[in-house]
Amino acid sequence: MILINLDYQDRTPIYEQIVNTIEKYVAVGILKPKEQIPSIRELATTLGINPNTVKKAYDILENKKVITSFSTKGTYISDQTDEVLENRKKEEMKNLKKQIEVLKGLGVTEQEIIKVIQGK
Amino acid sequence: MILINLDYQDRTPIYEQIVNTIEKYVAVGILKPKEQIPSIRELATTLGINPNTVKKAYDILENKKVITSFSTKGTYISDQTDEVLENRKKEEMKNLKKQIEVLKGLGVTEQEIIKVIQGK
DNA sequence: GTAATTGTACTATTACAAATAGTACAAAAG
DNA sequence: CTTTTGTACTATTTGTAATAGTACAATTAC
Repeated sequence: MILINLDYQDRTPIYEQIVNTIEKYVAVGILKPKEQIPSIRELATTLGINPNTVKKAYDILENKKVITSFSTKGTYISDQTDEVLENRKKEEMKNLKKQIEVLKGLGVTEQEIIKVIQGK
Repeated sequence: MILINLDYQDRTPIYEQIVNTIEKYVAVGILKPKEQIPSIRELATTLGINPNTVKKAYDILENKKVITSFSTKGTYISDQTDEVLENRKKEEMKNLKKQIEVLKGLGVTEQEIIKVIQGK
């Protein structure tokens, strides 16, 4: 059972929230290579949304090579997820750098930023 | 002359991009207290957008006390912008925290993140 | 064999927010 | 008197997300 929390307050589209969640689970290892994930219809029912929305999310994930779908068999996490992980990390590191530039531009010191990272 | 770059690829609404840009300029000091900024119609023309969109942005900025509008006189940066700067920092710190959560979710260690902050 | 489940592929429709278009008014400046 | 300012509406357009509904072929389960 996958746990996906949808936030309807968030501006991020539902299909994208699904993509992000599954990508994250793969990254962390909650979802492992070759593992089966819910069918389009099943996940749609679970989340109380339309199957087409799940389909859209799965299409994107398949395009990113995070998952692979076999007609009549179901949908599975890809064999090889390492590259996916790396690309994702690189993307998010870029975002971090941008955010740090913004903060430094506002006069925030490295010390303060590091405190946040250490959760203090 | 204010320089505002609109990114139509960005999912962020135009009116929000305007809000963010002006807030940032105030925070950094590019726009100073009591300084006049373009009229709604003028900025709309400059940016090639509808005046109503600028009006919406100005309404939000006025609500945040970043600017003050005087009918027939024009629109000005507020007298007191210190609070604005503080609020802005808090917002950006929140964004940083979010981004760090994302990275930790991807299995990135604090060490790696700190390296980025120190520009290594 | 038959029913159910799977991914896939459409079209049509609804819903919502952003953005535009247009008009109008009162007040102040030139 | 004309222009410019902020303000305040309504109506319309546009784009995208999401839903609704139907259909097909292949496979699985019984």
